[in-house]
Amino acid sequence: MAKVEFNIACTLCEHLKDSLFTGLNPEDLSRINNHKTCIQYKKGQNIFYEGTRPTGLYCMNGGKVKVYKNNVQGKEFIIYIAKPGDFLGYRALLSEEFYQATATVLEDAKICFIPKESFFEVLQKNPVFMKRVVQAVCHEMGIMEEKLAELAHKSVRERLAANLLMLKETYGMEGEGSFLIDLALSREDLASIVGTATETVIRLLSEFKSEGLISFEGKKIRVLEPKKLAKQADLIVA
Amino acid sequence: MAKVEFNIACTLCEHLKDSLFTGLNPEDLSRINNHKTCIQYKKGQNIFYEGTRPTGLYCMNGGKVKVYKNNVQGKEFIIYIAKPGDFLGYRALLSEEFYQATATVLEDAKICFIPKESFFEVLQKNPVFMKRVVQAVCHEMGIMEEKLAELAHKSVRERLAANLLMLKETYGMEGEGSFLIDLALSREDLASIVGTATETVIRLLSEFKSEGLISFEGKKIRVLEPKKLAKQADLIVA
DNA sequence: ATATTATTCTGACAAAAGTCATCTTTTTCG
DNA sequence: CGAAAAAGATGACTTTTGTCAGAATAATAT
Repeated sequence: MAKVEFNIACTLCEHLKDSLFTGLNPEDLSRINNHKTCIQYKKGQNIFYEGTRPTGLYCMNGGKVKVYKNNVQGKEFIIYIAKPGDFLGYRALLSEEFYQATATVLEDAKICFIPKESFFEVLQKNPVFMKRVVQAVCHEMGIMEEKLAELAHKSVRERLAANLLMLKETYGMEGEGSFLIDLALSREDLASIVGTATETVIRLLSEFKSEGLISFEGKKIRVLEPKKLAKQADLIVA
Repeated sequence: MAKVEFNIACTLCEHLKDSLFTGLNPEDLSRINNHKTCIQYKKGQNIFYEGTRPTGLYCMNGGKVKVYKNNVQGKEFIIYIAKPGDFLGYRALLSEEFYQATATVLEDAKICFIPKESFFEVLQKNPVFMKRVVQAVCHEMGIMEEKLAELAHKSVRERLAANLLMLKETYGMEGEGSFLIDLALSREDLASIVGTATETVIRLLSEFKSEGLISFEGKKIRVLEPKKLAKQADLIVA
């Protein structure tokens, strides 16, 4: 598959305000802008692979990407779903290690690649930016700690409910008092987010549906009762 | 319980070489040193609590501390066990959030407290130090990602084996071709590390013991067959 | 449009792990 | 030291969840 390039100035990027580059001074932003390469990816294409060495940073301009690990039995665990404005692959870049995860396009994406050197240059010249990056990384880490504890002690039902609510927070589009999760996720992907088997997700989703908590809209899920779903996520109904 | 202070110059700290402060220039190190407060804690005492605001950084000079989250049902999940040389509570400090976990002393500890201001001053003045901190945080994050995937798809038996090996790497003392895990962990704590019930840990440990993989030495565990344990953990044996 | 493939769904069953109860052994502390 | 509390151990039982097999539906490609 040939790589399709596109170009958009960072200053004109509609997702600049959502990204860590926001507030960067014009000089630094133009340094990033002048060295970046922007590529359009189709669903199913890979951005980077576990075990390879990062050579730069990816910045999402459009689409959705899943970042996941594969275990020995080939089972996927999705660590993160990136949306426009998000950085991709910064963890391994900053720790100077190999990628520990693979990134694959879920919905056709536009992604800009910023070479390591340019990114590090701005990072080192600009303490305010550096601080913002550190803050973001540490925030992410807090989310991971939360997920760890959740995975350790919550049932699959609770985790599914919690994850649907998280997806609603990030990808939810409000309408008629409910929220459509604007993400074309397969049941398999959802299982890889929750950390369970596909069949279990299917069964629980239809339970939630028959309980009136969610509904299906094509491949997407609509959250009808966030509060009731939250109750499912927090409590063990004994 | 009265707080017992102690004092030791950072330059003379035997764990300096293991800590992120290693290689710091004398000026910066003395800034840290001049503002720190060092306290001795007894087993069971708390260093900080989930939900409170960090006011500085803790640097371990002796002992062992568990960092954990409590869930709704009161079940603990241990995120990290800190040893001399480790920083404690830097995540929340750097992300400027509340603590998301509680820190409790496992083995009598000596811990130095560095006020937020002093730490941030050195961090901002010293880009090399900043880079080292970022690198460490991102490395930690990689470990968490690993743990997440493990928790999601491995059995309790595999996770227990993997965690025993990890503890062996960090706290193992070699002798007679085997490794004593130098950590007085209760079965309950071990269960909180693995993310399972205490009874399950007890049963699996005695299985491992009868299979000749480990032995008990007082409250401590000796790893007799790391390679066989690695096979149990479904890890690639190097 | 139709064949092919992938995804979703359902049922039956087995295995893993949690819970509860009880007992024994250690540890702690007055 | 000895009583009380905590930790460790074991058995019986239940619940949850994973696995396998097969059918129905949807998506994709030729």
